[in-house]
Amino acid sequence: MKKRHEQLPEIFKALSCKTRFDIVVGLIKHNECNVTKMAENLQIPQPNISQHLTVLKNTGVIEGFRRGNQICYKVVNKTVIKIIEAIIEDME
Amino acid sequence: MKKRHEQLPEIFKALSCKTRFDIVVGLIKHNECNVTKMAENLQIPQPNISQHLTVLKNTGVIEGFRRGNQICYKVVNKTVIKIIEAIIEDME
DNA sequence: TGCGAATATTCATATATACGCATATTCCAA
DNA sequence: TTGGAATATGCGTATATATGAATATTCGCA
Repeated sequence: MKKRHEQLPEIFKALSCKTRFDIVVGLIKHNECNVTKMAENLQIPQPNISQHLTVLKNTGVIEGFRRGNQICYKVVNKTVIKIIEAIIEDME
Repeated sequence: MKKRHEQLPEIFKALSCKTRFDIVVGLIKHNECNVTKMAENLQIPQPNISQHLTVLKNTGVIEGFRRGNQICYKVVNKTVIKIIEAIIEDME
């Protein structure tokens, strides 16, 4: 199995795109969110959001679960949470 | 001027390449290092290291200063230090 | 001053990926 | 069971970038 620190560049790559970064920060701030709401909040086409969610899911950053009509995503990667929370205080 | 959190994806991109990640972690662990030694330690061609150092320098992650015969680099970006130190404890 | 070590630059190439757009799929509710 | 909302997928394109190789530049020191 892969050592955790070997996965780090992968995590950073996942966060290196502004759109994905915004998605992740939003998810951490609001705990969870569905796709349509993200697309509205970030003013980005839904298919585009969906593709980024796939990337984040494949990297193990987020996980999705169905909530009635929609699918909610949530950040599950401890390292990512640690990183974002370490720097989030610098962001107004 | 650019708000700090707008620079974050840029920083993540700088760290998203394994070679650069290793360079930065090494610099933080050893405080500073010259180019040839980095190339030897990481077993990577010197020109390649040099290019990555340029990227890190342009992103504001590191700074270099001459020390006699050689040029020493050092991580200067507070956010990067914060991030790496937040996760470095997970790395044996 | 000129040699040699240390570092940087240039160039070509292969690869990845962000985005827009069109469309397909899934599934709840009536 | 069917219509529609929510989400996902496929495709084309423009762009970025990691790497290797060759070479250029810089600068300390004999």
